[in-house]
Amino acid sequence: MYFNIDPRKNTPLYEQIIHQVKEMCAKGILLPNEKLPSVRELSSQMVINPNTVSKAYQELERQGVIVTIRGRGTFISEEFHQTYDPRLVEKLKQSLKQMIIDSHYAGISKEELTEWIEKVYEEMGGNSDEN
Amino acid sequence: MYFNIDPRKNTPLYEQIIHQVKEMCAKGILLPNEKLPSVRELSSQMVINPNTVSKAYQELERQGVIVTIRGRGTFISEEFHQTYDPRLVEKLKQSLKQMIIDSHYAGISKEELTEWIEKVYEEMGGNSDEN
DNA sequence: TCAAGTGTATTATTATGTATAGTACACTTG
DNA sequence: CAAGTGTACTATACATAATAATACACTTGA
Repeated sequence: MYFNIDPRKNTPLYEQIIHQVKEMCAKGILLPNEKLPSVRELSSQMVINPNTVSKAYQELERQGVIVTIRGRGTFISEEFHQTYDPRLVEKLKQSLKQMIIDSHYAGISKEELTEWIEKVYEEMGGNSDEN
Repeated sequence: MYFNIDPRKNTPLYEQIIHQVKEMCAKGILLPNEKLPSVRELSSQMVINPNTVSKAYQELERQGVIVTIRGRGTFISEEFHQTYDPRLVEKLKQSLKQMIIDSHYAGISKEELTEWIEKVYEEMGGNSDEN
């Protein structure tokens, strides 16, 4: 279980945890029903506050990525859980648009961007419904 | 000059202004040497603090998108200004990866995502160096 | 010349989100 | 029953965002 968080980044620690868990699930590094480190264990590993880890886990459970069982621990959900939220979709569209524009200003061509996307999907493999 | 900002969004107001200006430039809605609303004018239009607009303009100038002239006003830069910053590129890659994963969890297929991207580039037209 | 309109700088204040600290509770396992 | 789970709660510290109120330097045009 290799988490890599950076307090210097502008993105909050709890969001970094959320992102990494979802990424590892999407890539098949974390498998369904697999146990995650406990709140206290992960917090001491990362040298951050347990409350921060707890906040991340609670949001991950809200999104259906993980399942927590009192007294036992937290586990990756048995099945991949998609959420069709129109507002979320709209947010994603906006983020994508902004990212393309920023890339444009950074001198990144459409072709380069497309390559990046291909690589990400390759890393995710065919894991469309295996977690 | 139609700006559309939303105080309820989690993204800061000054960032929303930055995004919109860059988007309008990329789409050719704002043209080189075109004058932007003054700090006081835009702030009263948006019913926000002049300092917030000023902050956005200063960042836009730092990025080379606009040029400000004391006593005259702020204008869109004469030439399109790309900045090759390796750190920025890395940030964009990370953002893209995260956005793809979030899209995956939102039930958006690779094909849909590709369509979105195509649309954004269509809206930007062939404006690779016309601002 | 001078009033009005530019961007800019400064200081203070408020609100919000993030993270930490410490404690306590309910539950499960061995 | 002890140890390990997640959870809840209050308090505190800190950084950022936004506002408020002034003041300054500059340009333009009447």
